Amino acid sequence: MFFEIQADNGIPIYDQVCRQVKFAIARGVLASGDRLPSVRELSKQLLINPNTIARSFQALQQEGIVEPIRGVGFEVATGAKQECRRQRKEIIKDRLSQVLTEAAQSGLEEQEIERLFRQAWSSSQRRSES
Amino acid sequence: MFFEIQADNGIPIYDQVCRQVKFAIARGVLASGDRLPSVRELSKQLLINPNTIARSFQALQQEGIVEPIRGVGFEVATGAKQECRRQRKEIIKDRLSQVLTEAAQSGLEEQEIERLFRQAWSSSQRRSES
Amino acid sequence: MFFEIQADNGIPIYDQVCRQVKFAIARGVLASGDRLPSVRELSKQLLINPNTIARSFQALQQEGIVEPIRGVGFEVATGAKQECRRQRKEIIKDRLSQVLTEAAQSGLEEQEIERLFRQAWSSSQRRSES
Amino acid sequence: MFFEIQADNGIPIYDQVCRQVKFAIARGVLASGDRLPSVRELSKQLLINPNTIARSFQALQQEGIVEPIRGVGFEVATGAKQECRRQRKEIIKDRLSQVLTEAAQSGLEEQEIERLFRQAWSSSQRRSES
DNA sequence: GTGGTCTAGACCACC
DNA sequence: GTGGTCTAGACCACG
Repeated sequence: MFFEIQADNGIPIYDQVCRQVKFAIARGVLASGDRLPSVRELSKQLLINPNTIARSFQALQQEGIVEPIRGVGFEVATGAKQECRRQRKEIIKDRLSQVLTEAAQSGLEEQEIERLFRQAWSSSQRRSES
Repeated sequence: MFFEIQADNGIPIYDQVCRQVKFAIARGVLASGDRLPSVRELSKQLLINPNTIARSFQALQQEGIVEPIRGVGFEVATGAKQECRRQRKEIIKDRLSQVLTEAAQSGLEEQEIERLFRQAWSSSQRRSES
Repeated sequence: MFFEIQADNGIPIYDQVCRQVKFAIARGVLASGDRLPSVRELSKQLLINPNTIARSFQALQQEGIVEPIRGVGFEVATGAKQECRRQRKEIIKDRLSQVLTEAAQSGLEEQEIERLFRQAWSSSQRRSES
Repeated sequence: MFFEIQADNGIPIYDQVCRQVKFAIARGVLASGDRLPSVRELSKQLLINPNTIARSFQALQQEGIVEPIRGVGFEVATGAKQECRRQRKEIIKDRLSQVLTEAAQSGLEEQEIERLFRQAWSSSQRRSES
């Protein structure tokens, strides 16, 4: 399982971790009952402070996406997949809406935005395939 | 001149104000030599603390986009339009790249992302026309 | 406004702070729109780390009891009083139920428990009056 | 012998086990010289990790309530009953005092607290009879 | 001044 | 080993 955190893109790290977990569940990489990587392990892997990871997991817990097991770790709650798929769509839609609103305000022509979209899409594809 | 600030989209307000000014210049709404609205006026209009607006203007000044006129206010610097058009493209491209990277990581299918793009685009068009 | 935190009674400090705020709202000491003491101020007053207070306030925020105002502080949300009165009853009921369940299991006679109850009640009254 | 553990009421599980043993001795269900259930058996019955049970028994041993019999298990020490009866009263009194202090702080009226007490008491009676 | 985020490191309860 | 809580102290955005 690979999470990727972008150092400073304006989105808090703990929030990015939450999203990455949700995405992993939505994609089926993590299924209900699966164990999440431990707080300490993930913090080592991502070079992030354990407290920050713990905060992410607690947020996920409050959303009912994961459940803590005493002395064991966190596991994916039942029914999490459906919720995560829903949220995934919501998240991406909101983000797209945000940036496109900005693009529209900027006065760039539709054609130009379309071109930038294609460009950005293919480059992000290349990046995620590597 | 109408700026629109998105309450809490992760981008600092002073930064959003900077962008909106640059966009206005890029679109030709503000031309070289034009006066910017006063800090006080803009803060009223956008319901933002005057300090935040002032900070935005200082940032723009440091970039050479606007120039302070003693006792009068700020006006658009000569040659600002070209610079703003360049930055506009850069800003939108970066933002698109960021969100599409996230979309690719999320595992959403290209088709679905395309659909969300169309949806978000038309809704943001509607919003900016109103 | 006076909050009282008991060093180690098994209930986490951040949870005690949440309860005290809810109780204050339930009692009408804090009304909708009132400002909460600032994180730093309260942390000084209670000799508790600011992060711990912040955690409490964020939890209250998620429950919709308080709302953060940028650069200003937290204020009591509208409709918080009703919710807090409800929760207050719930909290005390649960706590009583917990201890009485334990008392019942202990095999103490009802008479004796009643006696201990009276005793504890009057002493806690004395304490809270002082 | 039936112990009941409350999942997460803030009291550590090992502590709850200690109390339940003490209560059983106080009530005479376990008399001096009686064998305690084995760690393994009790852990199965209560669905608790054996280590946690073992820790409880060690604590009881240190208090002189039980004594280890090599190759056999633990048995109730002589004179344990008196000590347990004393502690039982102390424990319940402290717990009542704690919750009533909180109740007093909450601003609930005496009448209401009395009502909640009756309610909680009868429900806990019902539970322990079943 | 305010809250928001993050790091570092500690101790506890539990498996 | 696991998560849960807490402290200490830092920097940022905002008013």
